[in-house]
Amino acid sequence: MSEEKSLNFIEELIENDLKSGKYEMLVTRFPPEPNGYLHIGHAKAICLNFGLTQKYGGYTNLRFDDTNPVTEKTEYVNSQQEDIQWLGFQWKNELFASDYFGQLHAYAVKLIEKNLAYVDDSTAEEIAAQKGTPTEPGVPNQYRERSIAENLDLFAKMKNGAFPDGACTLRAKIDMASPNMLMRDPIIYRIKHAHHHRTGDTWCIYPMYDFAHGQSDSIEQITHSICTLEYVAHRELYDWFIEKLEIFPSKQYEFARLNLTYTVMSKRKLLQLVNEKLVSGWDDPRMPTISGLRRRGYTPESIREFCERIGIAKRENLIELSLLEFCIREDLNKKASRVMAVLDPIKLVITNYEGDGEVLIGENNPEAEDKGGTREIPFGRELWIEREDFMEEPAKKWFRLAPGAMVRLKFAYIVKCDNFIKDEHGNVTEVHCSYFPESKSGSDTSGINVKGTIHWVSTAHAKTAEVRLYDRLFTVESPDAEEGDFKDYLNPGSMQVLDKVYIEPYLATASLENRYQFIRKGYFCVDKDSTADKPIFNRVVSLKDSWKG
RNA sequence: UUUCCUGUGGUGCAAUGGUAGCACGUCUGAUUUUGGUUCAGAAAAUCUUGGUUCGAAUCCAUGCAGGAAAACCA
Repeated sequence: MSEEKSLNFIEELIENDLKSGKYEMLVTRFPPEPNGYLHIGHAKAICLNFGLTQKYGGYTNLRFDDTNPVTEKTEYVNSQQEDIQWLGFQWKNELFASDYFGQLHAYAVKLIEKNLAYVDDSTAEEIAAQKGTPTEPGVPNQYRERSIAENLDLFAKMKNGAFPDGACTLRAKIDMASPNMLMRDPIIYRIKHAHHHRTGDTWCIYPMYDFAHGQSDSIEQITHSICTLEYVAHRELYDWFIEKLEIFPSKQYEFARLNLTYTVMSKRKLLQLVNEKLVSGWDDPRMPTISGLRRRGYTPESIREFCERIGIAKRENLIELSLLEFCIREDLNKKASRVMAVLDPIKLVITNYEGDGEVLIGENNPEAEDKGGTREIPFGRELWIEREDFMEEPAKKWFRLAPGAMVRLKFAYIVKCDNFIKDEHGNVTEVHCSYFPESKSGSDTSGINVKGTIHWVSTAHAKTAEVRLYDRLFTVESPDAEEGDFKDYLNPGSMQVLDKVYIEPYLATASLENRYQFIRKGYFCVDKDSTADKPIFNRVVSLKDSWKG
């Protein structure tokens, strides 16, 4: 409790604001645009906004920033809600910027009446040309001096559908020479004869982000409007509208967005991967989307822990994927049952084994407090073992099977390799061993010590499954920073499908949401593509492997 | 060559004028019926140059580096 964890800069601001009595309660919001699926970068913002109000008291609204009807869909609204709740957060009010279209329109009229906005008939190209550049001031045009009455009339006509798309815009009258280009008379309303996912055809003019976001915050009395660094330059405008409109002074604060190695984070690029079928969909287990991570087998706890560990600051950052992997391993190590599956099988025959119907007992998770219970594992004379657990000519420090070498079969007996068989291609197909009856797991009186333990599945009892192994989506740490098209750097080996994997019978009961550790192979979960006769497992993440062969 | 933001181990985050710390990663070693887990340890950083100060990662100045800013996108 008293463990003083250092505060990030936003927490410091908040503590000061609360202490000084500036606000009595914290109100934040998470404001996605419903034009794509949420990703791990959004998770950072979600954890921040909801986490802050959980910590300091107050609440967080979910507000969809739906001011551009042409890109927004209800499908995205639904997926975004599901993802936020799956992460473990609940919003106080569910709101839409489109709820405020009437109010926003009134604000625009108010600005016109204060001679702080005007209707501009220029084309997009003309406006861009007049805007200047970062190093040269912009120049005003003739429309800037229209009368208030004329502007009111024109704006009403815009609203009433008298003009086609692009005919004119409403602009704030600020300063065409401002060093901040966003202050050079920004467009605040544009004409779009488009169907809106919520307001339908009620409107044909829609407010721009800058004329909707801050005012929406203000209407909701958001105290701390937290966004990413690309909005720093917008803050001046944000404050200007609130001041001129004389409304509740919400304040904007910016933090650095998350970048993760070996992936891309922009919605545009993720959409491209989906549209061009380079991945199976928004929830492809290789995607950094929340739905992708969920399908991959990540837990909400592990993602929240990750967001906690990466911290909040204002510098550009590139987080190593290994940290995300650490977080899910840490979580699953405590939760996942240890089971056996053989991914790349060869046969092991115990030549001196005469047993019949022997059943062994496996402890499900020695790392869990209650050990996770136990289960029965059928044993037999013939087993499937991993191809890579046998070496014809063992490397130095090799702990596993090799001619003459001994190894423990997990939960079972110690065996010694006596012989092996190869096919015509020189591939090992069978390993022949003898076992030591007195070496049975749990009641070993053999006195034999072995360094290696390997997993196995009885050939007579094995079920088959498909296993999908995933690797990083891109071959380079920062696809965005590379020359050329980011898609040139897709990892062709990012998914490997193993269609005949042998699993122990216990796993036949696995259901969606279940996560397992396949002993020595990694953590796996059941994929939604599974059918009654063919379970499909996704590899969430491999185990750490310190073997350097 | 304008304005704004940012510079701390490989990576991320701390230290708020007083011993540069934590985590991931890397490397040792111990333990281990998972080459997992756990445990012990190691290497590794304040962008430059000045200044203020008894004392600077922190304050000031300069330079340098990176990022952002010119969608009727958000």
